[in-house]
Amino acid sequence: MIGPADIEASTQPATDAGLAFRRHDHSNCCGGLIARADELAAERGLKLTPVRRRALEILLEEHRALGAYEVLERLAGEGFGNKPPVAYRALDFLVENGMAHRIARLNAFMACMHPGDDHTPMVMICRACRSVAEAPAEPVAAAVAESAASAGFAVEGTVVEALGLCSACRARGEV
Amino acid sequence: MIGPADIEASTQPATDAGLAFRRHDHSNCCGGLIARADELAAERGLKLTPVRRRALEILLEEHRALGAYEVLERLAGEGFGNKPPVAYRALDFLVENGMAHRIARLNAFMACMHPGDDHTPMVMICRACRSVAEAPAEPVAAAVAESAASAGFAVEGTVVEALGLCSACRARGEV
DNA sequence: TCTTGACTGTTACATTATAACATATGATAT
DNA sequence: ATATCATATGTTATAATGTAACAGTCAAGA
Repeated sequence: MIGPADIEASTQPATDAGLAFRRHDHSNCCGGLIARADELAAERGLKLTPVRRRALEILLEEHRALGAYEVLERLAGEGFGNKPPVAYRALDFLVENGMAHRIARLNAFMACMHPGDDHTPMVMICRACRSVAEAPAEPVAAAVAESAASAGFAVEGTVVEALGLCSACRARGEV
Repeated sequence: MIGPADIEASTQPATDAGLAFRRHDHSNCCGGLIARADELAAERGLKLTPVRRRALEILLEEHRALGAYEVLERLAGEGFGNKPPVAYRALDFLVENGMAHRIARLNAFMACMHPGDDHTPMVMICRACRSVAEAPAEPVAAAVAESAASAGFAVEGTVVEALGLCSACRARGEV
């Protein structure tokens, strides 16, 4: 379900609008993912309340990793609370339920592009344009599990983040 | 060079002294790693100055992940500066030169147990005892590189952290 | 000797995160 | 209907983590 076009699209920063959304219909992708989140919530008996839903929409609209305080600022501007716990709680809910990811290296959050598929995410962080994209990580997760197993360690979750240059920045001649 | 004993040893929290160092001679392992750091510095023309050296010793003595402010507190207690940049600069130096690792998930630092071997580290973080251990990560790094390559992403560094239960805690019946 | 560059230290501040408690809301049992 | 309870939201206050910018120090080379 995750093809090269998805990856390409999500490696683009939202600010570079001309290029960023050339390869997908953004409002569709957002709507689809919100709909998917609703489904998941229904299936699992979770409450995708207004703040939580709006926080997810904000992440989807930006299509990049946002700090908790950036999300908070927008939520506050829309009539929700303007204190840190408001954002952190909504984001924690989304992360716990696989609708968003926390990028440890950036202390930031991004929407998950395929929620529900139980996946250990791997994210790629471009040092030039700061964009963040998910990549398939099943082989990575397997390798992590195997290495951990030989140390007797039981893996319950992983943080896998690659730092480097995205294809767009390389094409643009970044070094 | 990295055997099960190394991993076992480093999964033990330093506070649990009775068990923690049963399987290795701690002062030897520290001394050896400091000596190795000196070698590396000499080879590469780096300056392992007193603060830097002491910061590394502190990480080695504790044998666990320490926050920058914990390291700072000790440095300050020994006559070095007591302002955050003192610790951050020493730690950054150690990380940049492969003598220590930054644990993104914990915002903490630990000594590298095999500096000089050019490795992409993978660390295992026990949620029960909070101990942190390194594990061999070549297969993981390969999987990350491959996944990234198919998205056209050039990997320059990775963050690979497994969260779960260490062998000691499992043996102790933790759930 | 004198400059230069790297290192150390400081001030001051920015950013990220959480504990604890008050208020509101919705589901459930009576 | 309404009392109750769990969950969610909002606030105050503060903790924890991290950095920019500049001043002083010191050793190595011109």
